[in-house]
Amino acid sequence: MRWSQSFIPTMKEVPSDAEVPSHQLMLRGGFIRQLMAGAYTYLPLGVRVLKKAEAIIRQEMDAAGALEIFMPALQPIDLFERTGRKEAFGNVLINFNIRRGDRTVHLALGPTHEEVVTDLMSRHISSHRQMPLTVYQIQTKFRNEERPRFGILRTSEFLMKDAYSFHSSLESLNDVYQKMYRAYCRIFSRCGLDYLPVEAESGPIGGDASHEFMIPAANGEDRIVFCKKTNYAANLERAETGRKPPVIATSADAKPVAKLHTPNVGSIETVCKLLKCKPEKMVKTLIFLADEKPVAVLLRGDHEANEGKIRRALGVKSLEMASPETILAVTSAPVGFAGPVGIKCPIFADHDVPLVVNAITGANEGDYHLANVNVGRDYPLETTYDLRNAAAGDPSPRGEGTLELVHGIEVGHVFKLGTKYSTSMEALYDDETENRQPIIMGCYGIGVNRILAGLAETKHDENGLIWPLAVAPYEVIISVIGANETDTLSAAETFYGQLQAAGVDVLLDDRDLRPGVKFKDADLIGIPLRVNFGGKGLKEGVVELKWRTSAESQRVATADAVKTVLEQLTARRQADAATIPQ
RNA sequence: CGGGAUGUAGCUCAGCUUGGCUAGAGCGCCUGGUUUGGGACCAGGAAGUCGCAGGUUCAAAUCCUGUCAUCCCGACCA
Repeated sequence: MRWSQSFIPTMKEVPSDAEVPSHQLMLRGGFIRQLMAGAYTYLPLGVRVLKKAEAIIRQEMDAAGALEIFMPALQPIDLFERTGRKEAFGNVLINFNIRRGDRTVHLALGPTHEEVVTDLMSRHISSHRQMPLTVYQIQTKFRNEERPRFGILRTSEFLMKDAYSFHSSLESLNDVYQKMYRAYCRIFSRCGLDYLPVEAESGPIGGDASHEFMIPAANGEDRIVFCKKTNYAANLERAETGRKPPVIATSADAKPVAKLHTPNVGSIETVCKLLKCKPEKMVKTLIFLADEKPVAVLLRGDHEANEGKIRRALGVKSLEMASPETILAVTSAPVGFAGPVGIKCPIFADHDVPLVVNAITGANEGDYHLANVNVGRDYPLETTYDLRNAAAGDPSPRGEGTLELVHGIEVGHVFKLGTKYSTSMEALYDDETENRQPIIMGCYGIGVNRILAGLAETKHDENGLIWPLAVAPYEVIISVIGANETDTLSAAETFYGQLQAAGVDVLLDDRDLRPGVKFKDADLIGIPLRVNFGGKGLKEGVVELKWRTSAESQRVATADAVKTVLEQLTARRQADAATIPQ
């Protein structure tokens, strides 16, 4: 492609609406343009990267035995009513009525395709002999995001590769799950992403039934913990800690309890400000309704409650924050002044709570807090639990090492669904004993746009984007210096034609601009290998090769240029391939 | 949905507090010339219903009310 014939609108200045690097650089490099909040047009460069990522996904999915299909984005609403997900999705599900003759048809735009694919397979599969079967598609999904964010990262309309597998046994599901997991590792690795598979909330099946593939990035929306030493990695909701219940005893340093007047000061933050203390000196008391009964959950002031852990620790089905009325009944105080001392409900404390000596807590009385509260003396406690989100510095659950906390971009998710959809949609098969059984399912998603966002977010420098060779919009850019000289330009065109003939994705910057502008643009759009063609080099019979990732350029005799470029591209591809897991 | 910010030329922004000539600058764009190895220079030019609607006023980009849009923080996110 010749730059002069293409549509690559680069920008020198940073658009004011873009905050995060990936958004700024993709805008500045002419990869995307915004239509409205959460909807972007992909310009030629953006489309090329998307297509390359898609091609990698297709290759790996095909190799893993999945079959490509293509399902409608338009779906009848009753499918979602049957699985209860119309309710579950709520406002996120884009749905509307249309007129068809004298009828009204209620449609949804697919936020995902479990219902459609289960419906499809329920009609097709009748015997265990027809399984396992895995299908996938790459298709646009629609979700009415309450808050689209960070450019391309969180949009209302996005490209997703979604795969679904169908099984007559858990062993078969586990087998395909492993194949998909491996395919995902290969896909993200081939795309040049530094990814981290993390344990995620596993839903109905439990165990290791769900993994998310995360790109550690400062602007990621998810939080993940990992341990370098033991390779433990999990998302924050799921992450265990290696903490143990401490010895519960009143400290020898316990001071007498003091009652402090804290008018209208009910949050940890404001109490700390008023009393000039740190949140870790406080114990916060959260009142929940666990299976309809009020309980108090104690956490150190700077920690975050984890409702999943609390639910499991208490062995209850439902858990919700208590209403102000319940809090008043249990604590005799309005919201913000709850404490363990004298509270009228069972207490469950996190492991770190008994370790806070002379803690500050609510006084169970409006506008008052207590100082120097100590376990044993002031409130009873038999044991402690892991009730909070993991934090940086916690011990790894695998016995050694400590956890680190980083932000991440979720680019993929593999999930053992079980029979959730097959049961509600009556997708049944006959097993070996002629009994009807619900089909066991797995689902596996990849956010294709997020591969671009993740790369742009993590692979750039002050000059612009740095695409890995495998997904770069073009592998090579020829920056013609002195493109207004006919001889130079025609020599460059010959070189360009030779690279094209050799199967290289090459962009010819034939614009009649000053060299500086062209170099800046080439760096901005992040083409891996640049060839400076013309100028002083050409007079001496050489061209310059410069990799985007290296500071120096190499001078190569013009006659050897094609051969050298091909050799270096091959070498780079091989080096990249060496890092891909089997 | 709660909190905060912004809307003036394709892009970045000034002007608004204290209303008053024909609404400005830089970049980009067009014409001509000089330049040509990391976002050149000179001269000339085109380009804006000041987000939209209503109000106050002799007079509104500027003040008031409403509304829409975008961004950020939070809540939400199979």
